[in-house]
Amino acid sequence: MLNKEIAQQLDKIADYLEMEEIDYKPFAYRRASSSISELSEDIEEIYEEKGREGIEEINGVGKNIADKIEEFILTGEMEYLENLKAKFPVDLDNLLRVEGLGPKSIKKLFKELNVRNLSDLEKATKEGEIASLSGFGEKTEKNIREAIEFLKKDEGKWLLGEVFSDSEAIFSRLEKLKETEKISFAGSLRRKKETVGDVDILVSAKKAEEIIDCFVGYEGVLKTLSKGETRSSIRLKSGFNVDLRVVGKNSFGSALQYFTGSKEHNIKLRRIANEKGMKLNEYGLFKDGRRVAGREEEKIYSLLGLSFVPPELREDRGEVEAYLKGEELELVTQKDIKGELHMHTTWTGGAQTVEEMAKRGEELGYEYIGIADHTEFLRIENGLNAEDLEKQRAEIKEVDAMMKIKIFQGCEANILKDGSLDIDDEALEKLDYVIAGIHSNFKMDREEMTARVVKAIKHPLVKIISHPTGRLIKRRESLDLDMVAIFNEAKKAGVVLEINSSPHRLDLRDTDIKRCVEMNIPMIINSDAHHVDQLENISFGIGQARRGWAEKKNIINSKSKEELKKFFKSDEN
DNA sequence: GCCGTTTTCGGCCCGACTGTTTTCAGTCG
Repeated sequence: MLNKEIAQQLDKIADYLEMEEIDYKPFAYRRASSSISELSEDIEEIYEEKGREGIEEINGVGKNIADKIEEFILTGEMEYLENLKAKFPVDLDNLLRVEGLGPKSIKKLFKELNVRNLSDLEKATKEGEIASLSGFGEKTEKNIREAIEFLKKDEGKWLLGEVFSDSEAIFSRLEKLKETEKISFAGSLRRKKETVGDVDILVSAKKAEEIIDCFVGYEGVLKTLSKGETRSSIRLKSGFNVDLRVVGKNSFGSALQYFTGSKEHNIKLRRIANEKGMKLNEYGLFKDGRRVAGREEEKIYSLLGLSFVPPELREDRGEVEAYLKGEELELVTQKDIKGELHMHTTWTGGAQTVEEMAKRGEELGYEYIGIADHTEFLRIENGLNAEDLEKQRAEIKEVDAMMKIKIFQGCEANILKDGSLDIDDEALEKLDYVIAGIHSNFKMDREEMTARVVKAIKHPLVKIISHPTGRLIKRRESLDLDMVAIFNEAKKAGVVLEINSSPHRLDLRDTDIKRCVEMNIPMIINSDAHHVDQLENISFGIGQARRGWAEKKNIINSKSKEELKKFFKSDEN
């Protein structure tokens, strides 16, 4: 499957062309890139079956881009891109990750100061060279310095969404082998942490050899870092590492417990084992030198006096103490989710129609979905005004009548700088519900920013606040908000806070969710899908909710559509 | 570079914001 790689290459071409200050071509390359990454078919198969014609049928791909795609399929390279790279030998990928830096600035920094990569850039900020460039100044230099610091903090960490597809592919390859008895993810991926350093997979088998051969033979491998008798590490073309460990079935449970972590959680467990005169390690739980548990994780926990602690809780945030007391949380699961209320369609930034989203919703077994497209302020996303919403309502009504699934109409209104919404109440009153979220002016001081969100919470028509902290993992810090004040106001107003499932957002954060659970503030898990496939991102949000100790009762989209309608009509706020 | 009931050339989603300027370029979504 070369779709992803080809899309990346085309995106890179667009980046370089933007540096060249060429108009419109970058747009064409990006459009082609995006329709290729949204293709469900394998582009190589299209090429094999239909040849060049098949490639040119792809939306946004004409003769020239088709040439480059064909070249890439045949040779693994695009000469055009290689030439562009040679002309501007800069680490564009990483430099573009610096918030506030775009292609034009990068070009200027390269030409004037010979900045080629992040460390050059950092040096230039420290020596004050940037402030003296025309068009740049003190503040820009300071912003760049801070943006680099921010990037560095998360170095080497990967988003769940970034590691997902390769990890699943490797997992299912290994799972199919006849030698594989049991298999599981371990480490931070199993704990559903928002970013992971690498991916850990654990297999139980009598013989490890075939399993390890299969592992290092995965098509996405860039380099085999190590390959031994019971373990192996690989680096993937996508950039992250995967570790595999193979153990006997008598140690599978203890190895899984050990390799799942977290370190802090495990230290506490081992301490408890010691207190009980036992010893816990990756090979088992031992008493008087005899293995008393190891095959099943559950048995280890139960012999230590705890009920089974779900992996998402294992962060030493009080779970050991709670489970020692016999507490057993019924964390929210996929099955509990009856629908969701934040998705976009072709009306604004989405890739699919109302009907297509509804169909996928049905396939996912949902009772209902809610369409929440952007409103007026977001011009780039073609934000809807009152009249557009009327037209959309007619379409939703029509599709709703056709289908089993219930389709609600909401919107995602923008919270403007002063805390007001970007669309009149009159238009909002006609909707089933209103989501409000921040999409602009991310830099305000804490007092102002908090007042801004609080004002939106108090708006009588607002039911849900989307992605409340506004952060983009690894890219943008959270808004400077007094979260306690937000929680208090949300509770008072009966406003629901969103757990946004986009792997880039995962917002609320796990610690915020835990706080909401403690304060009994209702939350909703939404995908914020802009494409039918992204509806399945909800699993990331569920993982996040579980990390925050959320149970079914804390999550409003575990409610039936009737209960939800009541909630829409309630005027607590 | 792509596209097409304004169709084979001329238009391409565009307004707000920031930091730099003194009227605007670059970035963001």
